[in-house]
Amino acid sequence: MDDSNPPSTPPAPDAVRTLASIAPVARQSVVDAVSDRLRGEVLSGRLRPGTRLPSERELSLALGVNRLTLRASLARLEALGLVTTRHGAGTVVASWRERAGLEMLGTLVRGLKVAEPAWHELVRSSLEIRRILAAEAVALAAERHTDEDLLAIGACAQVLRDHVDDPVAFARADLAFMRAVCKAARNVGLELFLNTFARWPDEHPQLVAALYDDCCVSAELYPAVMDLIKSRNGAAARALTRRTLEERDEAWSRRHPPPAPLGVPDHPLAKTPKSFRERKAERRA
Amino acid sequence: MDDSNPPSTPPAPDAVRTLASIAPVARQSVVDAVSDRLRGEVLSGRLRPGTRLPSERELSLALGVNRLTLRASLARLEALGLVTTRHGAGTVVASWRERAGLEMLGTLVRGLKVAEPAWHELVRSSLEIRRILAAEAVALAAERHTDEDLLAIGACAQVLRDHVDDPVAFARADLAFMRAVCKAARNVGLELFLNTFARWPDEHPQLVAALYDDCCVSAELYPAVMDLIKSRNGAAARALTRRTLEERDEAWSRRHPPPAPLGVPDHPLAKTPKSFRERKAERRA
DNA sequence: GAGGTTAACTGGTTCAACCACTCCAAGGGA
DNA sequence: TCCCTTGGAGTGGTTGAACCAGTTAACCTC
Repeated sequence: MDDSNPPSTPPAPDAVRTLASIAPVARQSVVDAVSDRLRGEVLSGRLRPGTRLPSERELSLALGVNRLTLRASLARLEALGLVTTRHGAGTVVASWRERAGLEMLGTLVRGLKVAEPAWHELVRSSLEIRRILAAEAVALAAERHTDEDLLAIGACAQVLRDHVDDPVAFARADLAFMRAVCKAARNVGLELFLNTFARWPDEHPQLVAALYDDCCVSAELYPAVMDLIKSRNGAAARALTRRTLEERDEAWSRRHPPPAPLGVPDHPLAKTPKSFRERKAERRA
Repeated sequence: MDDSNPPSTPPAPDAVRTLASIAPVARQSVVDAVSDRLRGEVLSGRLRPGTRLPSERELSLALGVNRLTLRASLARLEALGLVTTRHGAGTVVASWRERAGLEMLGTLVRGLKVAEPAWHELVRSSLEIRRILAAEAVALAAERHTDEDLLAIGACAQVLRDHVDDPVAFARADLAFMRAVCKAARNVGLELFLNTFARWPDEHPQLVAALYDDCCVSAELYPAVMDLIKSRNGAAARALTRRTLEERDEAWSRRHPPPAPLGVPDHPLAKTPKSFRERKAERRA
């Protein structure tokens, strides 16, 4: 997994505004490094579900970090549903397909190389999920929105036009638009559902840039969506939104054609970043 | 928030199978206790978004735990999207509506009292989300399933008939059925989506018992769902599944009528039918 | 062999100390 | 006066060692 980690740090201070697109250097805490490493081992399949990890004392020694630091990493992995820990018994690798949440989808995509077959498979899944969320949110919003909701949605649509040149910025605006729609849908679950994607521009900018590469075209869809909401016809809004987005996603697939279909036995997630503190670990040994 | 925490410990050893529904006593680690406490403060609104928490040193002193223990709790809350921490700057309460994931839905429901207006609101959201997931999974499964998928789905449907007397056990079987459908749908995102609900029987048994109180009736729906999948007509499967589940959920709402809408603070004759396993739930508490 | 005991694991918690980062106000320069 | 540098105080991050608590399995007794 190539972890060219996104900043996730606060925006740059205003002093350096002169240089247009300067980004803060990616810093990674020890806990981040260890949990990224272990996460990669699990998601790549090198650590199979059911495998018992070495004891915390052993593993921390092998990784060259303090046991408490390792514990923090393992706690993070457990929160993601990648391992399960039992007092006195040990830590075992869980089956992420059966335990992890939707937020793992972005992480999975990032772990793959662009244009690999598995990458297309996962991106297709992501597009389908996004489509489902959008269609349902628009349908429920059509049935339940108030005039205030329409104003909020309209304001978000206005912002969208200012970002047709930058896919990541457009993605943020699109997500803000969707948030307004979800609020109009009067369903907390939909908002929480959306939150999973709302983190993507920060955490997976490359993926978002690929997904929103047609922003100048799809920007024209939003007025139509607003009309659907105004119509107060939930079923029609659902059907039309679905069909429109299906067309958009098919166009995306045509722009990003999958590589040679089969033959290559190759399996996902080739490489680990590895070697953060390995020198330190070796020094001890 | 009343945290009558579910066990979440491994299933009871087979030695005690004689006593039918014995459950392991609920044990809670210090980290669990602290994070549950803080989570309640955030979700209840007593700690508002933007509020800066006291420093770790102060807070750990106030709570009577070690700073490292508190740190583990805060890390858990950060993974849930309830707080954000910045090195050197402090920890502030985040807006869970804009940060938390779908897994927070169950926690939110559990934090409310049954039959409260807000409780009905959240359960309605949960039912809608479940409906969306089911309709899409069935539709995609209809388009993409193989013969092996049908066998697996049929096996799960068989198991469902054995649990029409216990809502929680029925819920587990229903989720296993849905997992088989999601696998047939060839969409990893749907599986991850489902995982959010798959944890509910363990983490929120009371909520699950309420949602699946009609299991003996809805058990009859599964053969129809299988026929829809076999039809290989995705659009029709989606529409029919949606309509069927809408009817089921409306029946649920009739069985669990919301309390007096407004004006009347509370009046005695409201009374909900309910009370299946409440004795069991009370015994645990 | 069945049952209970014990010892060697495992993870959970605490302590004290130090490192790294952020913030802001006091100070010095223009 | 204004700007900017520069501390220092306070924040979270990491470490080491020690001990508590739960699990497991080998072992011993009967």
